[in-house]
Amino acid sequence: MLTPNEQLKIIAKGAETIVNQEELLAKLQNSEKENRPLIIKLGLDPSAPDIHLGHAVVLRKIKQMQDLGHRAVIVIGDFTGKIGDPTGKAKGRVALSDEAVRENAATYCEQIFKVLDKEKTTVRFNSEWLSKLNFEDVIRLAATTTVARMLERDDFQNRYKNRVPIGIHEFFYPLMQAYDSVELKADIELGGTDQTFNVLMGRTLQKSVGQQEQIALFMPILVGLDGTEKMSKSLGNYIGVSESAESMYKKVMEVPDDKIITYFELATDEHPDTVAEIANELKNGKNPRDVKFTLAKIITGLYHSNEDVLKAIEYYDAAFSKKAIPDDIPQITLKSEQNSITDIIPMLIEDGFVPSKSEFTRLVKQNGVQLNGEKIDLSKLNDTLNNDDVLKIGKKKFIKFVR
RNA sequence: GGGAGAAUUCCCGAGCGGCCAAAGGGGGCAGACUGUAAAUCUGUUGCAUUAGCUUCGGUGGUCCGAAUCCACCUUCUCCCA
Repeated sequence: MLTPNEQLKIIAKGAETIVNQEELLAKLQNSEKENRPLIIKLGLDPSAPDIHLGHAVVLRKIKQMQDLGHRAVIVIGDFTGKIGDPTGKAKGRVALSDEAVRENAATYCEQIFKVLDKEKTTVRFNSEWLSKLNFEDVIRLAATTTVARMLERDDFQNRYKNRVPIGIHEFFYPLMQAYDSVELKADIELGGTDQTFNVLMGRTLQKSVGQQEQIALFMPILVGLDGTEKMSKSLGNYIGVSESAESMYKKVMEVPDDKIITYFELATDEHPDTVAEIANELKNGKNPRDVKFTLAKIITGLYHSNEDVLKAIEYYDAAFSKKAIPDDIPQITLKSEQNSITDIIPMLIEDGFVPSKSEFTRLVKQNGVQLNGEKIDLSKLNDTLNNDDVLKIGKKKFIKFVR
């Protein structure tokens, strides 16, 4: 087992903030002395069913700590989720039934354990204890803080200033999350920087009931493939942990050059010293593309077998580096009355290759459609299609025709 | 409880009753370029493309004609108590 100082180094890798380092070191020393693993808490909202590398940042960090011998407790926020957060666009979110929550949680866990060590993880639902509180308990809970303190939170402050409504119940979110920490006697709570307020509230509450305060460990928000916005499903700039090796590898290659090291820090388990070395090589003029090849291989390897990674690399080389036509493209069997491209347009629309006929025409006009590697114009649309003809629509869509 | 305002195409956001399928920006898509990208430049971005057709919260109405005017409804927001 590593010394507390060595552990600290690994835990601190990529972390945005730790509140605070000395306390953490003390906890690690205690843990070693008493031979007692630390309890690492992570709260998850059951409404986001698809886990991507952005979510995985905290999960990876927990995994790293599990490898150091500590224990993770995942809190599924079923109670919190049932109330429904009015922020954002999803208005009037339907309260999930108990069954739906369990179901979601199951698929959730499946994905979580692509990263975490199952043996060293406990999954809990916070309704277990939150649903038992009565109104008096709730008032007491509320009495531990003030409106002014609530409004310190950036999110609330901005909304208040901009006159965006804040529901009273939203004030309870941090409190409920804090209560989870008390219930679990958490030693460390992980979270993205957006969780700063909530996690710190856990410290406050633990202190007020005489518990040792948890360490707050904040991981930066992983920037998405566009290099500016945070990784999120709705922005489409994400890499899902359940994606195929091919897709994952390709997407990692789309990471902007100046975010390569960030990804090494947040999306891999590489040792801090290794990352520093790579950063140094980049600085000394190593081709970022080659570094990214390494990155893509490592990240893909975290979620897929060696064999699949090798296949993905081959696929990538063929399809993108050499711009060849990939060999596993969808095939469409032509019916006898379908002779030309014009004839199959309705089918292309139906199968989602192109949203409308207008769009298709537009693409042709813009030289975005190729038949067997040659650009076609509107006059070619009525030419006869042959067996094995390959149509390329836009950059990414290929279709092979079979008679 | 009382009063005021808002709702526009994927998003934000313009829009004297005719010249509005609707400015501008963002995003998307395509082309050029490239080290995969990014950045940049160009084009494009309701459907059909000859006319034409369906859009501007909903339902009715005024008018030769409505995103633009009127009525009611729905939803959202703000202010006062």
